Amino acid sequence: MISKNKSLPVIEYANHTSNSEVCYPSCDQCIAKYVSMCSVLEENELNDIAGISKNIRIIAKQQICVEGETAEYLFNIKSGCVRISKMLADGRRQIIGFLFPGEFFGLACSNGYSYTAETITDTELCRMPRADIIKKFSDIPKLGQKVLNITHAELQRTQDQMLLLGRKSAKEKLATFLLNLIDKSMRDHNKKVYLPMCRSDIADYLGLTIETVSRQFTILSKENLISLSDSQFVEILNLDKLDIIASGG
Amino acid sequence: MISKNKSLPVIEYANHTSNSEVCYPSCDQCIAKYVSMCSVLEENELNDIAGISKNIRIIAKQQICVEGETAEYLFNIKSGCVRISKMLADGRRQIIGFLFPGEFFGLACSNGYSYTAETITDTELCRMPRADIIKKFSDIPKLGQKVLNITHAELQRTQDQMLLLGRKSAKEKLATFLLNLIDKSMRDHNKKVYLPMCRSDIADYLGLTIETVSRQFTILSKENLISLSDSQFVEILNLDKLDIIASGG
DNA sequence: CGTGCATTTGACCACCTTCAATAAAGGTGG
DNA sequence: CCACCTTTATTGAAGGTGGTCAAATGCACG
Repeated sequence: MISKNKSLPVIEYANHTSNSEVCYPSCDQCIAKYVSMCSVLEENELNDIAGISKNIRIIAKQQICVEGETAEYLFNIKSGCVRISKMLADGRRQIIGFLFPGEFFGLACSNGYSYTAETITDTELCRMPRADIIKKFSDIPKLGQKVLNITHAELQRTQDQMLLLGRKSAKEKLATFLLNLIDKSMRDHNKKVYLPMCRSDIADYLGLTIETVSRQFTILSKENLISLSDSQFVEILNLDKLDIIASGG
Repeated sequence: MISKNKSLPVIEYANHTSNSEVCYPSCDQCIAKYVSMCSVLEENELNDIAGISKNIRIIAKQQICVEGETAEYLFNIKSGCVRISKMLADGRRQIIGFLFPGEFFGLACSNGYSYTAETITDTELCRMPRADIIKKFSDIPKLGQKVLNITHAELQRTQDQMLLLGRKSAKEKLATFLLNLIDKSMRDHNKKVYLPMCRSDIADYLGLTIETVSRQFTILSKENLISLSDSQFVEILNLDKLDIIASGG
């Protein structure tokens, strides 16, 4: 699975709690400069933040931060895929979201992280001290406003997910999930989607079991709405019909 | 049901689209001054916003704004209870949240409202022009920051609700719901909670049917965890056990 | 080629839904 | 104030969607 992710060059990875971190060298080629909170910053402001940030590389399936832990850092994703989740005492898990390059996480409003974040693929992060960034919201008002916009957009996506979890059938859930992924990766221009996450991640995201997810994949395939060349690669064959299913038509 | 809501004096109500609106007379006794976005404002800033706001009274079970409609206004709740919801094409509904005095809604990030808002009880609102308030985020940075804090807290509550909708059983859902209401109304100091919303509202909030909600109320009663003197009044008899159930223990 | 993990498929079951009937509460008019 | 009607809530019985348990298949890697 990891070897299929071509977006990362061959580099040495390090757990971000180890001391092999390097100071953020340059934001020039960082995607966050264009789409994330950093996009509102002037050159000098960007350098300022880069000076207090660190570049982190983490291999797949590692924890980045844990629900309840003191929230010291804010993370911008430069490459890879991250899942954030919450758990019940007995181990039942709900995945809150999958995050891709340009997105950030860790902006807790209490002292502790409200969710656990883990890498799905090998991931490159920009790690910023949370308290310092929050201070910057005052110094650079447009940064705070940008974060408000991002947070509010995130809130609306989460509310859409509430509708999905509370009221959609298994089939509708999976169709919605696939269409949302298409939206995110439409830059690839074709209708083939790579799923970096495994079936149990999809299940815990949609409030289902892996068996039900698998069965629904099979059903959508048999109806010629999608094609599964590999369990990680989905080709959308009939976007319109999938859309109708996803919206409960 | 309406007559039981003693928080409102006997006044004439008007739909907010009619012309019987009155300019916001004074913020002196408004709860929003203490707990909402308005709490960060100086006297003159508050007056400034009051000058462009209107005081609205709406009777129970009326629409305030509709999903998709152009988002012209932002609303602060002064008294009463409001539900916000989203619908699928075939009528399936998910209630996103119940809002109480001091809370606000309507801060859409696109042009249209992302949800429908309706009064549950008779409600008094402070209606502010959305575009003007958003402009004020720049003029008064601490206002923008306060709204960011509120929005982020709201995001975390919504994520908790995702865990509930995706992974909790009917019994756990209802226990969680009751405990959350207790938290909100603990100012009443006893463990008797008034439920302004009907069973179908609770069902659509928890991703259940009214029958299942009703059955779970009965079960919790028979286990002596709660007492239902009236379908709208719940007394918590065993908070600890309810807590264990709610958290999936 | 064997081991280990992820995914798929099958059989059975349970929780919640659906459908239906009854009970209780609220509102209106006499 | 009570009869009547409507709305809401409760309870019961039957059914279905998705869950649980189990086995088989597929794939990567040594």
